Formats: sequence, C-alpha cells, structure tokens
Amino acid sequence: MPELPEAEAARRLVQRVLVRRRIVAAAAQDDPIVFAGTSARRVAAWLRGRRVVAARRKGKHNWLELDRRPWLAFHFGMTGDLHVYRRAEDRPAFWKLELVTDDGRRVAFTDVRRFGRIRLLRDPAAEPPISRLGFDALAGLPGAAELQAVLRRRQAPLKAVLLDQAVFAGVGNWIADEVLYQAALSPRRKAASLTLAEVARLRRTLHAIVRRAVDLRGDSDRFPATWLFHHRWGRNAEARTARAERIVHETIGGRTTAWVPTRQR
DNA sequence: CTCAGTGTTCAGTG
DNA sequence: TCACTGAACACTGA
Repeated sequence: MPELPEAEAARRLVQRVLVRRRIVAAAAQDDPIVFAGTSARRVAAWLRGRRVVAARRKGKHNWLELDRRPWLAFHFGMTGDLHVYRRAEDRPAFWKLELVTDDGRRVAFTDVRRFGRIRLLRDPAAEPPISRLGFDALAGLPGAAELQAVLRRRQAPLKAVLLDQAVFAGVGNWIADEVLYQAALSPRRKAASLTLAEVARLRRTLHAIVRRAVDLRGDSDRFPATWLFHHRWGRNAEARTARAERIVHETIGGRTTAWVPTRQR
C-alpha cells in the first residue's frame, strides 16, 4: 500500500519499534532484484549488532540511520509492507528481511511483487534515488510562486507532472487523481498553463489531502466520504462520485486516471 | 486466458 | 541535453 501516507506510517512504526534499539539478529531471503546493488547476505551480516539511531523519510522512500555507515534504505514499490511481531513462527509470507531487536521484537519487510528495494547507502539523502526527489508532498512544498516557476517549464499533462517524483515526491496514482478532483483541475491540462491562482489551489489541496491521509495513518476506510478515492476503483462506466457526478477512466500520463469532466477544467 | 494494478526505470523519439 | 512517451519489470487476482 505504498504512497506517501503509507511510507510515513512505516516511518512512525520504525520510530516506535526500532529507534534506540540494537539489532541482535537479522535474516534475509536471497533476492537479487529487491536487494539492489547489494545482497541479502551482505545486508543481514551488516545489520547484526547495529544500533538504530533515527527513522527518516522523503517521498515514498524510508531509511534508517545506524550507528555506523552504510545505512539501510528501503522503498515499498507496489506491494511492499512492514510487519511487527514477537514470535519467530509469525514471520509473514513473502518476507525479504527480518530484524530482531534487543527487546525481542521482530520487524519484517515483505514484498509479493518484488518492485520494492532494500539498499545499503553511505548517505541515503545525498545519493540516488533519494537525491533525485523533488519537494516532499507532506513537509516540503514550496510557495505557489516557486511551484508555478517549476510547472511553467513542463508541457506534459498535469497528471504526469503530479506523478513525477522529481517534482512532487510522495504523490502516487490515487493521490494525483484525488488532488485534481478536489482542486477541479483537468488531468489533461498542460502543467505550464496553470495560473498562479490555480497553482495555489493545487498546492493547498495536495497538502490537505496528504496531511489528512497521514493523520489517518493511511487507513483509507476512514478517508472522508466526499473523496473520489471511494469511487474510483475498477474501470466501470457506472462509477459516480458521492455527489452523483459521472467518473470516467482514461489512460493519462501512462496511468489509469479517474476523473470527472463535468467538474474538472 | 487476458488484463489491470496505490511504482520506477530505461530506451526511443523529437 | 532535455522533456516526453510507452514499454518493461514481477506477480496476483478479477
């Protein structure tokens, strides 16, 4: 479940369970795709004995500061997740990495589809992929004027630019659609065409949606009933918003986009 | 059997 | 070089 709200929920979980703890054991499942640029063996060996100093996040990326470098960085891809438990026999299916703390907790990274990544990096914030990220959608959005200056250079559809992690770090497919719906902007608009007032509306709406979703710990069942989120799934022609507006599904910016042409201009 | 999917990267094109 | 588009990646479930 990985957009910014889930990544932030994971950061808080790690903050609570791992920070200030020592890792007394680590196991990793061999997987050359998920363990990018390293290996399961090397990661497990490195983590054993380390103390966790801090839990950081930017966009959809998380990393752990350790008492020695390199540090541990991870990304959830499409299906990555974290699990916390106490008993070894509760180790979840599709686990890639499991840490055991000095107070007996176990934390596992799982990933069914293997688009997630686990890396060892000397300085995660200063190295790709994290160094390539743009404004964090929760904590780093600039003012409307600066944002407009960035968007002015982009001829792509607004939907595609919202998904560009080098501009809006942490925005994924449903957040992009939700923002465009609530800000009443068409996903097809060229990003460069937005007026300052429209950029201000986009910015304010994005921030409000991300903050609300983070406050709800990414628990989508509790998202406000007025959100497009509850009605956008499945490309069915009958789909309507809570206000009974017709929802259409089209591929824009290379992704399925749910939007309401009668409302979004 | 086919297709879509809460993500990212890379090759090809202009 | 840059911006943009579409395919590819791996796997599950409808």
